[in-house]
Amino acid sequence: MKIEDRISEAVKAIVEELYGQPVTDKMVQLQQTRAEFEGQITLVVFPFTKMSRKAPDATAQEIGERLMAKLPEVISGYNAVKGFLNLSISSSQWISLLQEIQTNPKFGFKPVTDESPLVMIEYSSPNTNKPLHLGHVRNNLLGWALAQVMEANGNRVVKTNIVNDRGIHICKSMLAWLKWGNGETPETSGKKGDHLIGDYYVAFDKHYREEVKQLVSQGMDEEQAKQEAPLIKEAHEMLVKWEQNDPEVRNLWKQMNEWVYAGFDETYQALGVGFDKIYYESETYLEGREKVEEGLSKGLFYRRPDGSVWADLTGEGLDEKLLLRSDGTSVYMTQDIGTAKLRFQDYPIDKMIYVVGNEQNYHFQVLSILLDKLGFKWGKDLVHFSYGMVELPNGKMKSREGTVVDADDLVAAMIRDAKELSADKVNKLEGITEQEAQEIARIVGMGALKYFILKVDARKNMLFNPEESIDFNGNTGPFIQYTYARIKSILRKWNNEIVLDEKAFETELADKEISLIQKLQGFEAAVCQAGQDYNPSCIANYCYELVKEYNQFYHDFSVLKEEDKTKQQVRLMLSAAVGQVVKNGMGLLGIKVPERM
RNA sequence: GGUCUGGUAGCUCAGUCGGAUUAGAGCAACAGCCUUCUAAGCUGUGGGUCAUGGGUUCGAGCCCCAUCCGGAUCACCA
Repeated sequence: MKIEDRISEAVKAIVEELYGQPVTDKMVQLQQTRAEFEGQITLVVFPFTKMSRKAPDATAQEIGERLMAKLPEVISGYNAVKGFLNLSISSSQWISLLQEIQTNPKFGFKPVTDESPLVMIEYSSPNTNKPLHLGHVRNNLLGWALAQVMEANGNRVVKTNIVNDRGIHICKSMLAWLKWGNGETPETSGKKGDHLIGDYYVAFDKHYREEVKQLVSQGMDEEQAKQEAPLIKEAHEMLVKWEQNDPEVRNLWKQMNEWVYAGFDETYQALGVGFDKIYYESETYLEGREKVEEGLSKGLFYRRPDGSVWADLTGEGLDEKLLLRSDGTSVYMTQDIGTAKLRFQDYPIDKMIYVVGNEQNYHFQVLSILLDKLGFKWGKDLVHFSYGMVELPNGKMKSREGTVVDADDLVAAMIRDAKELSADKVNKLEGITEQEAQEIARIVGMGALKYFILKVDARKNMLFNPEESIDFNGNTGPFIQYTYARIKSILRKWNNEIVLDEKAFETELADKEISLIQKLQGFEAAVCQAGQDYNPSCIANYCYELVKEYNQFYHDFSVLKEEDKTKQQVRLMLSAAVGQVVKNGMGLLGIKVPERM
């Protein structure tokens, strides 16, 4: 049982006994004691002063006295300052805690069993007409990290992806490829499949705008020109053919999508993310239509004279929402309903989490209500993990203005920078093969990118400066990785000399060491909070704080001398424990830690 | 305009359930520290009206109300 839990329990009993009033968990507030006071754990007694009808100081004294009598093996002393009761904890308690952290490789994680709640997490959700960009990178990293965090909190997790593989945007790429492609393939062009298709999407847009411009110069209204341009008409015709299962169009569509998927897979692999189940919109969009018709027959929705189907959400304080167009085709919302139906058939989902940008907050508010109305038990409390936009120094990313940061380019640049940086420190990497050096550069470069994105609160918009933002110094992934590599280096040298001598330990445990042990213990709380708030960033910040604190007395380490043996033992054990926790924490973020760098 | 969301150092960001005379990191600037298990590190200096004004209480960056400023959204687009 944890030290804090034992104290908390004892405090409850004591206060109830002293003042004869019930005490809730919330009233027992324990925190780490400030450095300037004696003790390690502090009880805030203000919540009890009302029932004690005494001054905060006196109340604290009273509780401290009883607490010490009740838990003599845990508490070795106490002092009261104003409304704060500072408790000194016996060294033996800290030592057993340290041992537990060090020997338990799953420290901080809750076990997952067959009875654990089933959580499905949807993330990534790319369109198949262009390669992934920085915004997708944030989505993918958050989605993956969130999946790890949920699992660490004792949930069964299914990671899923809904691929938007149909629609007018795909037809645009297909058409452009037919017109100007000359049969180009990823093999003949040497381009990644997703980039190849993306280039044709851009080509379409370019020609299309020229056409519109020409029509406008001939005196046509711009809105009309956008609809009348021959290219867009042709693309629409293609979409109709696709829906009619025209074999030629379908074959081309399949071929191009395969190229794109191969490209995506490369990017996903580089980012270190993956999925347990992938859904394709081409397979789900018809399901949604059925579900809407079903809702219509139950009177949940209504049909307008023009044939379109709507949901009236004015009762929920929202607007009316279109579900089927007047021509009977699906909209975005319909497809999400269809996907939900298939997912529910495939898995007994207890909780559904959608990792989607905050621009779609309204969409998910509506989706939640609709799914609930349609009888999905997890619909009402589905979670929209809503993350902020990534902004660039000169504004937002706009594909038309060419201010998009491409995911593959970014990854390559990060790895290259890491490689260059480590080349400057070539003396450290003696005896390392070129292959190993490349692997380290990959781990460090990706660590920098991942940490930079994940340390920011997911809900907030964040600024990304490609030239300056990603640093390898300061509060960064590489800083944490570097500390881990150093710990490993120490352990490689001294590991076989770790022995346990509890008596000797007690004499060497100073406030600094105890503070670090408490910090280590805080990992459990950080994991728990990350799961509750759906917020991986608190784990990143926890790792940084831990490493920062560790580094401060890493520098006191000196070569092992005979008379310092005990001191070294304590520090070796601390180092091992810090390394273990850092590895676990970074693992939750999808960041690898290198044995050396 | 309605709804949602954010505003903390020059810049990028932390800040746990509301807790302790002094609100923290990093970057940028300046001054130190490598004969030693990794200096991608450590130490120090300067830098703040926590957007503004009220309120709640033993106590507010955090909770409530109002105002100002930014962002998102309110499509027979996805």
